[in-house]
Amino acid sequence: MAPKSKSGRVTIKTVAEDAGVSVAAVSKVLRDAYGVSDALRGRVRASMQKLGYRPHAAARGMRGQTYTLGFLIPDLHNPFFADIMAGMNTALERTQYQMLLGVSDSAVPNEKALIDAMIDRQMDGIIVIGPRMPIDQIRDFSGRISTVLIGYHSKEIDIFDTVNNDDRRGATLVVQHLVAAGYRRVTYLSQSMHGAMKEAMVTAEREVGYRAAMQAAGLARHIQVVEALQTSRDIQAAARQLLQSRNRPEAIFCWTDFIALEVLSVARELGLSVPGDLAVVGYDNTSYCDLMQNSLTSVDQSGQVLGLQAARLLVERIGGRTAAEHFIVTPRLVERASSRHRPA
Amino acid sequence: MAPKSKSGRVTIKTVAEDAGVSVAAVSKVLRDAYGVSDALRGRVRASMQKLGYRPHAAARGMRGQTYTLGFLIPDLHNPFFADIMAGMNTALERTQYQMLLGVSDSAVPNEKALIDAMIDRQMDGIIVIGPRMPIDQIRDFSGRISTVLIGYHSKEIDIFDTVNNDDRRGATLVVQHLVAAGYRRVTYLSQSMHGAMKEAMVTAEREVGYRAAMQAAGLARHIQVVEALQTSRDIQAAARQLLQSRNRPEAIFCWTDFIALEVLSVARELGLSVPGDLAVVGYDNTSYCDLMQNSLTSVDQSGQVLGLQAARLLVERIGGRTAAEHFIVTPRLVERASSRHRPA
DNA sequence: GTGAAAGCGCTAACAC
DNA sequence: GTGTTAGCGCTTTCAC
Repeated sequence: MAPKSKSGRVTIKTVAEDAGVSVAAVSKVLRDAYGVSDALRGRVRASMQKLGYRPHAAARGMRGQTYTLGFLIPDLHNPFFADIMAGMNTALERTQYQMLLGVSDSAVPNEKALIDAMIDRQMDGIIVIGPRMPIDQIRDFSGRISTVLIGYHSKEIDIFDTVNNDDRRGATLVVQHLVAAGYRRVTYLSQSMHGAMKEAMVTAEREVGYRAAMQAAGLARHIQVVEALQTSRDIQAAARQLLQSRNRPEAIFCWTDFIALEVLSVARELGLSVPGDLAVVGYDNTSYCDLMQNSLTSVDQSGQVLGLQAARLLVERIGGRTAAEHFIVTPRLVERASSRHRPA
Repeated sequence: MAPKSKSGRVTIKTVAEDAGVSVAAVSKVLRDAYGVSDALRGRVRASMQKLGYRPHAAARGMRGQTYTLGFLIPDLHNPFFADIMAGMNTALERTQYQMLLGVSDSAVPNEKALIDAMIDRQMDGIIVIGPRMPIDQIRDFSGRISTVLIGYHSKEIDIFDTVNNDDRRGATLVVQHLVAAGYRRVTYLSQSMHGAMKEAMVTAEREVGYRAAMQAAGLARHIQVVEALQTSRDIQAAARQLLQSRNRPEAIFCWTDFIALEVLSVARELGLSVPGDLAVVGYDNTSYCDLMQNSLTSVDQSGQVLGLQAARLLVERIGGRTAAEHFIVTPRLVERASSRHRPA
């Protein structure tokens, strides 16, 4: 066996010596680059195997790619992100890319810090779910790193790709379903943004769809939008206030499933029956909707498809595509007990 | 303003020129290293600010630290990891470290690949939750990167730290509580390991505690351990089989909360009342336990504390500590409706 | 207290 | 098809 370099680390130099070739040859094999004979490739591969060679990502990052992709999510609570990630993994399965996650806790400063961290680490590209930072900051970083955004509606800027479901359509489906089931006073429970950008976000799009559908159903006078922070405390407080108000809503449409679960909890706490006294609908159709104790009607936006497409677009963009692409999934309503037809 | 290097990137060289000092001086300021005058430090800091300098992580990784920590979790479904992460963030708040996550999907090959990826990227240290790989592989990687394990009981090997709750004690609390509430046939629903290492894992420890407590309560003849894969399908199938069996358990102790939620669902589907016909207890006391529709009794192991301690230990270890430390939290039972006293 | 210079492991342009 | 070599941005001796 060839001697390791003095540091003890197996580098491409060690491999080159062992295989009796140049470092350039090894580098080419490593990158599946053009211009190496099968014989040489074979010898190099064998040496790598034998020596247990592992490419040093930092060194690669100094000149070329790091084969690392960043995935930035708002939190670790929402199981919807697991669906998205499953889709991304499918797309990346047979590639060299590794996916590393950042969790921003829905805070703009953390979002910024993590994106900077990913850029500093020379990641090849990033996928960001529902960014909250202002558009000019998004423009700034997507000029510096290949970017795909999920859950962000903005086609004006052509330096990043987007992957979305049709959130307006999803909200419309919800309202139409509730109206058909006999509900009139439908309230939309959204997320309070706390000084962050609201435009382009899924919650805003859903609100647009909700308002339009209520209008179209002749229920404009019942339009009501309530916002709450994401913590259990805040959501429950908002729900409690709504459900104890004089003109209590007949149905609550929650911007995402786990908010709806909190509403179900408060309804039960107040002795309200669902859907007898109150219908509840969520969004994302996460696995919790199916549990009998929830039986939550929800909008399915195919998280796996979103993730798969996002990863595909990112790899394409890293590969050199510069024209922006915008992928849209058509949402689908999944009816469950929480919004069954209203008893007369 | 000093000219940027030809590439356009602001490097320590740019900063050095702007501040009229050497690159070595800048590097020292960057690392808060010993041997720089306040005046020089001030000038360098000002230039960094002015030029918007950001250290290039890959380049740092070639020689020194990357200021990146890895956090490996089994999945994105279990909200318990969010608690742990919150604790870690608290510990890392005022440091330069950035935390990046890997998700192994509970599969040993993914676990291996992600740990390798983290090592290749010269991360300064990693925290791994409930590793499933064989102990010799754990020993191998923890020799190459500072390591803290959460949810892994092994003190024999002294090259990594561990952070745990007392899982045997937690399981004992559950059994004692159920027995006191009038339940006798208590079944433990664990996780099937699919050829992976079971020893040292929390599920195994809880099983030990469960068996011992049942024995101590004189209920050895009712000891029953059932294992299921982590998918909703498999869990529900296992639960259905259990609850339809001739000698149906009076109580099911689930190794983690979200398994318990599935059991609650199946119980309801089969028309069993909880806790009338069946008591259910979980573990981790995640936020879902509190929802009225679940009202799930669970064991609280203070995820935030676990995360905080893990991060603290990791930073210490990176700082040079070599003696292993093992931190243990005492678990606490949180009683809710799912296990109230058994009706006579 | 400060700076010059030698690498760290790899990629890519270029020469052969 | 293969090898030589000049960096990439930073850290770290070692002079001064």
